[in-house]
Amino acid sequence: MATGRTHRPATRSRGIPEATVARLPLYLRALTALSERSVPTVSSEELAAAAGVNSAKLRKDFSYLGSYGTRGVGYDVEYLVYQISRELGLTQDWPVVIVGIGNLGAALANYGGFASRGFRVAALIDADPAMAGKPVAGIPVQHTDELEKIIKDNGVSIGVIATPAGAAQQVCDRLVAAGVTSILNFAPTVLTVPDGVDVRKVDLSIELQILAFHEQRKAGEETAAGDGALPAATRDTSTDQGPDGDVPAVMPA
Amino acid sequence: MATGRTHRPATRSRGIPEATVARLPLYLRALTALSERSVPTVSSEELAAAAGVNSAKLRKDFSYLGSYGTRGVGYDVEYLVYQISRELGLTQDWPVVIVGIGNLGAALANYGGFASRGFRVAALIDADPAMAGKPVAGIPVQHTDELEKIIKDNGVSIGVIATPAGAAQQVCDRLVAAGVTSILNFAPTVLTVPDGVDVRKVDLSIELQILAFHEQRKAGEETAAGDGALPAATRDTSTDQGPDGDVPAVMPA
DNA sequence: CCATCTTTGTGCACGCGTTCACAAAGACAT
DNA sequence: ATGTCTTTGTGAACGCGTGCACAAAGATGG
Repeated sequence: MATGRTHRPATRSRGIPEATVARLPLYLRALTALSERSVPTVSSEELAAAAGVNSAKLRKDFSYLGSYGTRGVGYDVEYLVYQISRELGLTQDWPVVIVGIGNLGAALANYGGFASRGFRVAALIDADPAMAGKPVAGIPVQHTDELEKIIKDNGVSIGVIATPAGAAQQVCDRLVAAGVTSILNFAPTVLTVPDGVDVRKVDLSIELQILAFHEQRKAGEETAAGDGALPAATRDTSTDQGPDGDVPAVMPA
Repeated sequence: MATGRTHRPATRSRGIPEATVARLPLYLRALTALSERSVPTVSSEELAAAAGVNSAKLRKDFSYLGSYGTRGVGYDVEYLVYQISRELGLTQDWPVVIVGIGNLGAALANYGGFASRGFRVAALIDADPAMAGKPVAGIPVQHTDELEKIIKDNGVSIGVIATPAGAAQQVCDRLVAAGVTSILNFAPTVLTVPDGVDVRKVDLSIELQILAFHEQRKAGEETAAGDGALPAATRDTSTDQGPDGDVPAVMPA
């Protein structure tokens, strides 16, 4: 996972595989684009290309939803859009709160993709009293003290954490205690939550490090012939020149 | 990734499994925290807990790097920090460009996690001439026209795309043509790149939709007492009481 | 009504990742 | 030195996800 993964091992549900669920939004996006161009039907081959996946995989994914295609023709675009939306729960309205209105939180609040599908920013919450009342993306920021009340009054079940790492767990605990059962975490920390609560994390730094790994591998391949030779005999440990004094823990904000 | 995936199937390299690579940054973060507290050694059990994974998984992950532990004792924190950093390529400096300095781009530019490990923001690039010269996070924004020159002059191999979806592919093409071989994409689009270029995507909207799916499933479970009973016989599909208005236009067959 | 052609839906095999469980390795005390 | 105790490193089994390849379904044309 670009994305990280914090799932319970496996749900007993006779439902859709997790890997498939993760791709449905991709299909939905491609289908929506087709719908806007008034394309009536699409083949698995075409749609797969648009979504950047394998056509066999796409067909198998759709087979978990039911037999919604017509052999010799393809899939009805409008119908599929509806079916996938329904499966993902996007036919209902999901009020969402964003906690931590720093640079990132503001960017999220302004993000158009939120409102476009089922998601509605119910409130923006920040711990800084100076922020209170200040409008961001047209929504006034509220103080953390109001958190529990906001969650309950609006029936919020999805929370987005964009606070510094140090505050994340505490915010998380309060969100969960107030009734939130799904959390999208942007803070670079491992969140601990009770069973029944889903956490997904988005971690900039991790994604970059993964890219760096591959980048290094590419560079190593073309230049050096053999570097895999020297293991780690010399324990030159702490003497490394790494970015020593780097205090992590601080997020945008 | 959060996680998107656009990898080539498998690298022939005798190297580390992709799943393991994705966890190394997690271990590194936990280890860095321990290092700052001057903890000398740590057991697989403790470290696994801190990183939010299974201890067996962690040991297997480390076994791909070599035998860096001491039985009966655990792992030397400083030593592991160095080994993982080296494996991830973080002992060298990675110049990075961010393209698209809107809300999100600015948030990324201000993100502390960038500089803290090996990554250095070499330039901020935006298509809006009005932005040119304006400093963001202490770095003056440069115009898109300069893109190729910036990439080459700084030897940039990692690019971050934070533009609107419509511009992403075009920017991507230019980055790749100029020599970038790793891309972190925040735009909600599928990017097409030549072989040898790595793309990771971070997609807000997708993460939320996945959460919504699970959220819906939870809600469905608690209301309908016995759902485990009825398999899929009565696929209450289109006939359900969903948001009435948007009934699919066409029912296939 | 029959033949042909397109495209879906899926059985099957394969490979990767996860987890269990345990032998081997080393620390430490006696 | 010997025994005990802790913790690693890994062999093996299992389950999930992926991709191939093809039969079945339906459209289309004669």
